[in-house]
Amino acid sequence: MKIPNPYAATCPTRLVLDRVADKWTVLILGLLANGPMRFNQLRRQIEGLSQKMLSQTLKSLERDGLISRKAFPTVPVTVEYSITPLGQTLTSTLDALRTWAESHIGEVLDAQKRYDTVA
Amino acid sequence: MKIPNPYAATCPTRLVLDRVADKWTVLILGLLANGPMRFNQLRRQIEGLSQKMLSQTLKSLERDGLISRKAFPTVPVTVEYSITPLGQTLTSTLDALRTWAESHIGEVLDAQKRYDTVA
DNA sequence: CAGTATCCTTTATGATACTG
DNA sequence: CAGTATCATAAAGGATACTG
Repeated sequence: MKIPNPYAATCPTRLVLDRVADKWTVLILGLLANGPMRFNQLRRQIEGLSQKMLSQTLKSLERDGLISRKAFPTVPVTVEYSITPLGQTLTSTLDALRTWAESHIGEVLDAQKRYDTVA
Repeated sequence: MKIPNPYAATCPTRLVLDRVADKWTVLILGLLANGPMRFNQLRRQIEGLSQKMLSQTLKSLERDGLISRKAFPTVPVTVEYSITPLGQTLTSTLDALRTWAESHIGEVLDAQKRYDTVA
């Protein structure tokens, strides 16, 4: 049982980290944590998210086993995305990240302002 | 006091999220959490990290107030990077993320294999 | 509705060479 | 040692049009 070292390029942990460290992953997972949603519902919720990026991100999330896709044979077709148990385990961590961002954004912005005015 | 909505494109929280969700940020911050390090020390520790990316990432981390830079007037110059108190507050959250990746990498890899063989 | 396919632009990153 | 500057390339992303 060897512990993966994320500082090695080939480490699979780093691959996961890279996937999670994705612009849309955190936001999509955050929405699905509250309940299933359909494709265009998600699209409307997340500003600036293009159809292409949504489609792409959903596909990798599904591939990683973090969300699941269910299509209903209505006309036109309805597709519902929901979070998996594995995905659930991630959301609490991501929530913490979101929370950090929300509560420290002010300090970061201040630091940036200081940095920019000195330079 | 309004709560920022990260689902809005203009939300500064999303900017922070994007910055944190950076390939190298998590790894660099993780190393500096254990103590100060010099430029090339960091470079050697993180496989696949180019000089350019390191330099660039360190600069934004410093700008965001998450790390601080101190130069010693030796010949040749020595530069030490260390984590700030603000940066400290982030690392526990990022540790959780790293931990998640390490403990769930197996499940993710399995999910990927299943997905790929069906398709 | 929920996508896919294509083209095209922008951004990110790598390689290399150079400097205080 | 700790960078910066420049060039070249690859990858990411957007816009648009089309389909079951």
